[in-house]
Amino acid sequence: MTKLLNERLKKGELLNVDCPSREVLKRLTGRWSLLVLIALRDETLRFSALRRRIGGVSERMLAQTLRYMEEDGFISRIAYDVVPPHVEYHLTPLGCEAEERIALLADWLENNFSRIMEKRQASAARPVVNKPL
Amino acid sequence: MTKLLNERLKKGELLNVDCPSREVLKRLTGRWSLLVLIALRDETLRFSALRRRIGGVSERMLAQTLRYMEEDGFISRIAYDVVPPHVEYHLTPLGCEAEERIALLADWLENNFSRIMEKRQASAARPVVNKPL
DNA sequence: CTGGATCCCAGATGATACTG
DNA sequence: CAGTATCATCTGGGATCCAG
Repeated sequence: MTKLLNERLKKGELLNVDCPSREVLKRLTGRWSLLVLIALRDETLRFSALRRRIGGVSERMLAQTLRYMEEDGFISRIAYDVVPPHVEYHLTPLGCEAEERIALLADWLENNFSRIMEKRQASAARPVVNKPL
Repeated sequence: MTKLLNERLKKGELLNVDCPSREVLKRLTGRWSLLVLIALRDETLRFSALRRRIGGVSERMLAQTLRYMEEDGFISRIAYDVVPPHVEYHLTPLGCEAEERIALLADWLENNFSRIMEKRQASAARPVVNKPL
């Protein structure tokens, strides 16, 4: 009963303008955050390795993304005090849980990519829906 | 065997710079696309109803998002030829499948929101990690 | 009512150079 | 190596006006 009620309430929260979850969602589904989660799936990586792994990300963006994700508790950062610097990143339990959900979406997307592209090309074929009397 | 191999291959695709799925993912996880999917979960809505449902979205963004999502085959648009105009939107089977994955992520997020916020505030408390000799 | 067209700004992102 | 700082750019997104 209470659970059902909660689900009803929760369902609408994200649709609410001032739902605080929106901001977190934004960080979670940001262009690079998604890829960081996937890249770190059961793996610990250093900054540069992570950067090589995630094609196209700049140093700046990766650093910023990692900072945000650490702030939110999705990843853990370990800096060894040596020279040259050695820093490792890995998913926290929270990050793992998030990654599972992200992975479901990502896997589905890659498996159904062709369906989407077919649809899109079909749409492109008939750019305007002119209704000639 | 082949399946395992495929999973290996697929796992890396999104991490590849020129993976075409990235663009679709971008549309799928865009600020408003997510909310449109959730709002249309087992429901058919008109433009203005949808707009009221999704707090904070502008006409422009909603229209644009809906166009993209129809292009990709996630939603279906039915325009009745009457005046004033009457247009309805609902999820396609493809859209439903996507929505399921999105919903999993969204529900998890709302359920674990407090965990994240605690972490974030803890991080804010110690802005810089100065290591005093 | 359902958008399209335009203008404009803030924030996201990239490129490059620099530092401990 | 692992970033930060700076500057330039590009894009998302809001506001507004207009039309079928």
